[in-house]
Amino acid sequence: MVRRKLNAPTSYDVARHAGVSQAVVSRAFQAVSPISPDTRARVLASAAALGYQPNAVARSLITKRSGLVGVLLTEATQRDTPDVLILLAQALLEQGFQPLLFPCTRESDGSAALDKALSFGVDGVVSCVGLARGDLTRAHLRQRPVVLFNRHSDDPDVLQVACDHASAARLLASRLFAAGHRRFALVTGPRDGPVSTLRVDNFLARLAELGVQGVERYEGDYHYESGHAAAMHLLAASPLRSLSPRVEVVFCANDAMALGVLDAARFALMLRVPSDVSVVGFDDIPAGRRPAYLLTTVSQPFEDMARTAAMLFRQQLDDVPVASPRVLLAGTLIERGSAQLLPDSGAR
Amino acid sequence: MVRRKLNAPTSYDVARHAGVSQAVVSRAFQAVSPISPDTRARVLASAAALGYQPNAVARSLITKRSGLVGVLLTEATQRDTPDVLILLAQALLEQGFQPLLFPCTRESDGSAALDKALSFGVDGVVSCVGLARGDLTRAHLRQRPVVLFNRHSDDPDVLQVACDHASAARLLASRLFAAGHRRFALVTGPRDGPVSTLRVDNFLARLAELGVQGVERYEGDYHYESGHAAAMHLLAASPLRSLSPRVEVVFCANDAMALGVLDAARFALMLRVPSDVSVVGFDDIPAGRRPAYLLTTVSQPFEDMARTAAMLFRQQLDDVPVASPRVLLAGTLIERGSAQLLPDSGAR
DNA sequence: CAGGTGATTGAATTCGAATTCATTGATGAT
DNA sequence: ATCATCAATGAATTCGAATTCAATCACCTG
Repeated sequence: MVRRKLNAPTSYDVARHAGVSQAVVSRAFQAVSPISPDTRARVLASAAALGYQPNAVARSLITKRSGLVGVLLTEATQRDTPDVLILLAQALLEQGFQPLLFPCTRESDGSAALDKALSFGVDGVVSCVGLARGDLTRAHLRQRPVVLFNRHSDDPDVLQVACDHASAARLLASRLFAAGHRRFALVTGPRDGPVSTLRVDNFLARLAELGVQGVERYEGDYHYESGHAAAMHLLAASPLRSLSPRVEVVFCANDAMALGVLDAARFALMLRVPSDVSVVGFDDIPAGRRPAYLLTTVSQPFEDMARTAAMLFRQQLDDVPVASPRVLLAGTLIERGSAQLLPDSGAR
Repeated sequence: MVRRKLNAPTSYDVARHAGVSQAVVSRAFQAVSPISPDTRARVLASAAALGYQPNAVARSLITKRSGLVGVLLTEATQRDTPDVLILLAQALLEQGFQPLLFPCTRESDGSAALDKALSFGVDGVVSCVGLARGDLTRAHLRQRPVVLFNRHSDDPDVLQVACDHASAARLLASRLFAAGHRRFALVTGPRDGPVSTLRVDNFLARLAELGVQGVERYEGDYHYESGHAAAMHLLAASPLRSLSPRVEVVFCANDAMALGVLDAARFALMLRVPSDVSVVGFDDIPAGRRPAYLLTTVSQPFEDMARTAAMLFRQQLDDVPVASPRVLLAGTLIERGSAQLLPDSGAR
């Protein structure tokens, strides 16, 4: 038996089968539309019999809505915070959007990815990579909302959802200072990393307010290995280094590096944590929760952030006025065993 | 100044600007097409001037090719092996496809997700969730290739790429046996988990061949906590248990549970690893690589698998005959410190 | 220089569903 | 019974790019 129709059935096929016009078939699939209940029932029955589903491509050509949302992200996002993508995807799905992925190799690929997304007819974009002002206006001209996720823009028209890295970093600094620590070291992300900068600069700023100077920095790359290397550099008892008092706290711009620092401290340098040195990270990755690490860190409220991003997107697309285009959600300080902390008594 | 044109420029706009017909604009954007070099240059210049990009939606309506590939996956995939998605996405991208995400809550949602994907006009699907035979034929009737990723189907027409879990599990069993171990315990995934079954059954089968009987099983859920619980159950020195010789090896269906077992053994039960008990996992998650764990495990060749999947997909879509529809790629046994192993001398 | 060849071009059609607009039929008011 | 009103329907058009097919033109060949 030869299967003749390789193509999916169209609305015309259903129309013929149900004895109505194509227009009626189209109407049967809309929530509100001028069609009698029993005609609709008959059409839907025919559709089911033929295995018909409206062709989303044809539909979006005329409605200018595809139900697609471009999700721009870098490998780094996916590697360091793998939860983000799946939570974003689910949140978008709940709002009725299908996430179309645009992996970017570098942070600077965002612009090209945005254009590509636009050409695919996305209804808008949620971006975990930074975008230039020009990109944003380009999207807005076509009425395509953009939501920046953990990325900042000074354009007041752009929706932004982010973890309040700044406050969390400041709090961490305060609490560590309150515990009596005075010798701090930093392991940063790559220069110009937008998130690393927020965390590091605010940590430093708060320390400066508290009168702490001379904080050593080591530039890492967000990977475990660079944390390990950083610790060997910052904590090793080199002859030169032994003149100055030893570092008491290592603040890392993310957890992966913090684990590297922890392991180097314990296994290579034979230091005890936290009695010899306190280590704190940022992100709350699963490994840090294990008894083997018990890393003190800051957890980003990704689920809230994702849901908020999807909701903002929906509202913007539906022209619902949004309360605030810029939403900062507080991170949670997770106190485990890797650092000596005291409650913050200092102001701000 | 009022911006009048909110819509993206169309091929007609470019045609007018360049003084040619719409057909010529279309041709200018195809690799091979009857058009003179300088006309093409002129058209492309106009396009650039207007910021025109071909509308992928309209294009795919007529060409029946969207450049979209549906990627079906479960939360579990994303949680346990976060690399998979980004590697798949990149591999697809290299083949010129844009990954459209279909997160499934349960393994059984695959069918619905497939239909949704088809209605979005995907060129095909790469599925990390199991699909029923009916689903697959439905896709094939529309000439939409399906590649199963780490999932099995007995349909010989379906492309499949998977890690050779079976062989790896057997090898692990052989090597552990060769080291002199005779008392084994298992921590499995949820009943009927397609991957867990492959790993567990083959591990057991090899042990049975070697004459090992009476292997205790504990059903976990792939999470760290269930590994921890499993260890407390399997390894605790209960009065009842102390009559039988102690378990020497715990084989876990994935790494997350293996880490739970490790931590429970070391921190709760005060056992030494690997001298008191050997622990092996499966997946090679980053945490297992750290000095704090040094988990012996099997690494899946995800990069190869992803690339192979994307290539098979491309070939199938282009009607290039594929060498073999079913590709099994060998996992790599990663020997770290958590298990006593010896080279396998036994056959097979 | 007529007829042929091949390369470019443009007009018209196509894809599939949504939508506009005119039409039909039924219902209600007077 | 007559006209207005409203609900339901269908014919025709639309979205934007690709493609078919016929037309045009330059360039050869004999």
